[in-house]
Amino acid sequence: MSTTLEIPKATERRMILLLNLLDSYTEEKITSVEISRQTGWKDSVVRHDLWLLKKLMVEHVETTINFDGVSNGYKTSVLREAISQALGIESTAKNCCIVGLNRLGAALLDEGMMEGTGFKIKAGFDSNVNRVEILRSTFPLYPTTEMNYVIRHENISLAVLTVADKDAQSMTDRLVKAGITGIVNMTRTVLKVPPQVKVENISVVNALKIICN
Amino acid sequence: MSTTLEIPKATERRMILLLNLLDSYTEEKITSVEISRQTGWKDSVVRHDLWLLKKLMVEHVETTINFDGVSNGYKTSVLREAISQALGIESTAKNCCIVGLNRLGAALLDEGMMEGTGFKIKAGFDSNVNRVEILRSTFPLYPTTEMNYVIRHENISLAVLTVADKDAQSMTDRLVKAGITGIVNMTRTVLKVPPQVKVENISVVNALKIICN
DNA sequence: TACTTATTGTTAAATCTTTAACAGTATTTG
DNA sequence: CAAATACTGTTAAAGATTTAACAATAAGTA
Repeated sequence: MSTTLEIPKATERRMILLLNLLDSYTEEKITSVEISRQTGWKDSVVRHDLWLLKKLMVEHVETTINFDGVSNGYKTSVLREAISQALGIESTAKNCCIVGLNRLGAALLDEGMMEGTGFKIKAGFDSNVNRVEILRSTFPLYPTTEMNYVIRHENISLAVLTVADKDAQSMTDRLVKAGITGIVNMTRTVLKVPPQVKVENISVVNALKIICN
Repeated sequence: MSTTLEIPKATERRMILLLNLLDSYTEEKITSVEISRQTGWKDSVVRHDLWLLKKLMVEHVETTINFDGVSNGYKTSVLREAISQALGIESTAKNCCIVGLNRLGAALLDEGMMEGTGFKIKAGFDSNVNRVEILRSTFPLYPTTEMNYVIRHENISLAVLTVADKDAQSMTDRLVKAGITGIVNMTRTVLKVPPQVKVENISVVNALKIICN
């Protein structure tokens, strides 16, 4: 019933970061002021976010997730559980691929980077067949000619794009055609995608431009 | 006189992306509708952003930067110039460093990645002295023990943080002490910094979490 | 127990951002 | 040259996000 409550984008982003913070937080309880101290967010923002989250829980989820009540701070375990559920993270592992195996892309190949994150890298692609054959990786690498086939057969829904800027849009078009639903764009290029495909831009140079003044 | 016009954050981010778009745009003129097509932003947003930019130019900059006037579209060269000026990019090269030379950090070492971006990488740091000695790079690498000294002497103001999550906060503290003013954070950790230091988070895993639903 | 303190839950106001609408002006077309 | 078209510049409304304020309640303290 009632207007289906949506978690606002801004809140969602903070919750993802908060989850990371909680992962390395050993106390049993944490207050909004402490979260504020550790993140720089206003404490009122924290409480407001968590209030939204709580409303969502009550509305949607069977499991009664009780926060700890007034004047007690929030129970970290409950918070963790609630955020994961609300954001649909870590329930079922989502399959990803890396497109572009230059040095940056190749850096994502190992490192156990995805360890315990709810994501699984199932494939790497590069148009340079040589690279595909030489590089070592814990998951299979393919030439881009096989992208469409592999993405569909491995049930891959997300891609990390690390190709050269000049190839960014054409590779994106192929990813979209293959049915990808989200792209993490590490290039500086603005990607043109249909509205159902989500893009998150994380280029180092763009980030530097944002913080440089 | 007049309220010093600030470019809003949201507009600033779009302008940075627009600058990238323009860099690979060969036509002499471009319309707000065309920009909209290529980026997915509403055309009214584009015009509003550019209107803000124009106001800023009039207020602050001596150089009279004339956009092209009603019904003509915007002149790409003028737009490029105006955005760069407004955002303070590419005027004087800003010095950066990379902290953490694991595979991800090392990937940033070469590639001419910073070519023509207005940023210059002057140093790389790692607490593992071995790595510092073995890795090849076009700029010098140092053990983290020398961070404070090098950052001050090389006049480095920005850092790209690619250390392991467990070391993220301690390295940040050292960067802040050394006088860094901005950090591009590639770890999943939420960094605690004083208000004058800017942080931009670009972790791959966090980005995946944002787009995965 | 009564008082003080800590802390959340909630609301409403303030601020920031996006969007639609359209007047006005070049440019093109008939 | 008049009419139609293609655009920007500008404003105001709508929508989203942040912030402040404070009532209510639990816990600690004298």
